[in-house]
Amino acid sequence: MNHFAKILRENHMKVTPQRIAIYEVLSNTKEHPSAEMIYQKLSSIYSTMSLATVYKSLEAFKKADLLQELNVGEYSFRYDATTIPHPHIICTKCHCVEDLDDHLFGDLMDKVDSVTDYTVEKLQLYFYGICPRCK
Amino acid sequence: MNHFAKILRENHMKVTPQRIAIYEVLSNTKEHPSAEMIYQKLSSIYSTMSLATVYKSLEAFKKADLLQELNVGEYSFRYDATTIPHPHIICTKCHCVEDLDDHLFGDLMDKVDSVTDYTVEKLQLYFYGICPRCK
DNA sequence: GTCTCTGCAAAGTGTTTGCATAGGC
DNA sequence: GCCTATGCAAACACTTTGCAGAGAC
Repeated sequence: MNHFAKILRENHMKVTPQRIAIYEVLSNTKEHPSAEMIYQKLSSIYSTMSLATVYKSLEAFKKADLLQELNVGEYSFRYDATTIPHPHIICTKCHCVEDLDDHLFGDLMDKVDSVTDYTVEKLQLYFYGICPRCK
Repeated sequence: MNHFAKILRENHMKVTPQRIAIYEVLSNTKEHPSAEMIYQKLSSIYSTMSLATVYKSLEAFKKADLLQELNVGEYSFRYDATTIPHPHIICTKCHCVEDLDDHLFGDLMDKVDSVTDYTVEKLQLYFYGICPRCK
């Protein structure tokens, strides 16, 4: 993707095949993969891909604001190529992570900003339940 | 606390000095400590206290619904003796974690429940910003 | 006396780091 | 050619597990 390469270059970061592959996996899935999941997908195609490179690339992308990191309550982080904050719902049985429509929650950040003495920068909303497939 | 001992016994769990001490630390603080922080506080008083015991006790308390586990985006978990879901705000500079009043967000769970095919069980709301002390 | 809990050490899991080589620009 | 990225291995941080002895009931 051109946009992706452009942002990397603007941040003085090199456009490598590994980074392109990692970003492509992330932006072509809705499953909010962990670093390990991305690595598993790529290592079958890309036999020399290393897990350290996945971590280093994800870290670089985070700094360049190309992804957001999610803490859904597992031991590991998950990643989302959509950088706009939006709520997620997590199945407590199969541990799948899905996006929720944002419009229900519109002004929560402003609300919190006006009620506290914090300068609110971002938010994370996580809902937990049983997904339709696990019922 | 009597309530605490009663719940442990109802779950066929033994009431030990270590568990009492851990629960007391947790219920007398607002700082939402990690296992390590609890251990640090107790090891100065209780020279034989082990970190494994802290972890095992927290796990037991979680099962007995005596605490909730928070994943604020750090590598480690934090714990809260208040088991009713309520929003938290985290300072991105000093990493302190504070409670937010719940009434602003009243019916979010019902909203999500009616919009999705999930059976929604719980939620976690995390806000991030700069706290008044760090400004 | 039974059965769970403690505390130590070792293992496990997810992530980060150091460094020599490869490769983008 | 310069300078960052890769990939390996080793280190690291947090958490879990196994097991023998201690302690709650």
